[in-house]
Amino acid sequence: MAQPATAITPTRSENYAEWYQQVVRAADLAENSPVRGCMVIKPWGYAIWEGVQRVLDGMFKDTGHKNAYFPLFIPVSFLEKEAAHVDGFAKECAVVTHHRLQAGPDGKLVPAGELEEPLVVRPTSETIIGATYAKWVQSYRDLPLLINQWANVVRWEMRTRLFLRTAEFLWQEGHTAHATKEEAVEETMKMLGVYAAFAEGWMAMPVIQGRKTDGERFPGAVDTYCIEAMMQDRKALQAGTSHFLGQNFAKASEIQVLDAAGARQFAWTTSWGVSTRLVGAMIMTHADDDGLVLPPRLAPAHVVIIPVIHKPEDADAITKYTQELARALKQQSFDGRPVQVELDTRDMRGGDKAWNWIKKGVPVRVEVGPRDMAQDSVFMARRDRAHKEKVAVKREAFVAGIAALLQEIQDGLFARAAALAKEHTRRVDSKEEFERFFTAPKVAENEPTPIHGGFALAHFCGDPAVEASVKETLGVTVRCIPFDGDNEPGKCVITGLPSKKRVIWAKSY
RNA sequence: CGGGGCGUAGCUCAGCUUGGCUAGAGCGCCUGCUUGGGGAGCAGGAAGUCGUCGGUUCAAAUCCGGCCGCCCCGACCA
Repeated sequence: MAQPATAITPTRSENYAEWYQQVVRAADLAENSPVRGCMVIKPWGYAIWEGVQRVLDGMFKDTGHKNAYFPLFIPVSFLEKEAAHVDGFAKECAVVTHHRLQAGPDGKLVPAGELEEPLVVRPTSETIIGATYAKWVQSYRDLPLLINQWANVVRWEMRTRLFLRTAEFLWQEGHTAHATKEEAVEETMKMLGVYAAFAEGWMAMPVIQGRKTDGERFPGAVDTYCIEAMMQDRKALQAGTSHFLGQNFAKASEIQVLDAAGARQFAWTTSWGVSTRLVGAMIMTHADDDGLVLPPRLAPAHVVIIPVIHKPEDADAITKYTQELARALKQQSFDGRPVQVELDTRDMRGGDKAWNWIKKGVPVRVEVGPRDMAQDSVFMARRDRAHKEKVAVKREAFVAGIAALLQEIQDGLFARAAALAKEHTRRVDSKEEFERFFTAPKVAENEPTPIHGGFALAHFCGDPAVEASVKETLGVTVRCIPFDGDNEPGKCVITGLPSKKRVIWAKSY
């Protein structure tokens, strides 16, 4: 049967949203579950998440944090303690009201044993961790408390998309308590920096660090900081957040210590998190019309070896040759770990196998047949280049150069993503230009909206009502007030009122 | 929660308007042969209580009603 020109249909330019779903499916990352809004993360997708966990966990430990675990269930009364927090999360909480099932009249199971106080399935853990911290600290000498937990959380979303927004998702949430405001602010910034380093260094995803506007701030936080990345459809994706919570939660949960002078003081707290959404971010940053493209530092497999065996009499020799190749590659190290090798001996046609791994995004693919073996070489293709572009490489040189090659691919992916972001980030100084920038070309009613827009660097007066109205009319919000960039004052692109600094406007996920 | 659409084989769907043989196709799956540096060809095969409950009828995938579920567009969101 004739195959389409690309492994994924539709392509990014034809229908970006549908393309995304097809990539997730083709790479076998995840699928929808019997439970509405929840996903099943399949082994290949989970392996990517494990890579994220491995690296970040190491970074958290290096910055002095310890892991712990807090309950999935949170008493409703805990959530009520912080007013802004309630407003932010109440409408998307799953609530547990019963603790038992019993047979109903028609044989079906019905809830019984109503709880005196309903429990919510954690949408985030500030309140329950705050209540625990209150017991743990008495003296300023007990601070700082630097804890992280890897967990699942539930936010009852109406519309979901695999990895990007699901009712249940996996994440880590760091929760720290400090004796002084300065220390807590420093922690908030430090962890934002960790996220930025991870996003850029491992995911090969350029990010902008900045502060959220009042309208976009985490419910209950004093300040929310974030890393924002541009996806290939030029929409922004918030890839990580770090919150300076001030004393809001300390007051709500009574996290108090005696200071050196013997006076009672509320602690200063922070929280910070990234989620399985990062997998979606990685897809939308690097994947192409043939499927997933993995940055080597997070790829579950770096190299896949596909033996090409046509005649049975070649089988033994090629099997031995590829096994030996796999062993030699595994002895090489990349990024401080052994090179991860997949030897694909499945009983499948060669073409099917090759496309299988292309769609899964493995950085380097080698085919080894009798001809290669005879020349003591391998036939190599890299995922960041066209799939037809294959070259014969001497085996020894290939093995010796694998780490450098993987690093080159890693760097190339970052450069490509950075170039895209740069190309579609522009200064906008008039309302007309602003509207033009964010208005999609007209298409027929059932057609998907063409890719357009990007990041607009424009002045903003800071009025939340203005931001809300822009969101209403154009679907555009302030993604962040970036740390970088010049500080020349100007006039708000919408109202003309004075503005201290340009902010980043964009459509977002 | 508002507006629209859809539930038929593992997947994508046709059939329904105008009720009637044993409910179909493509892909996938299994077997065999032919192929063989790219997602193959031929032949054969397995696989569906037509979402569910009820109604109309001699007869329901098809008509009517309730329920359940899913998708898309809004509102909300990491």
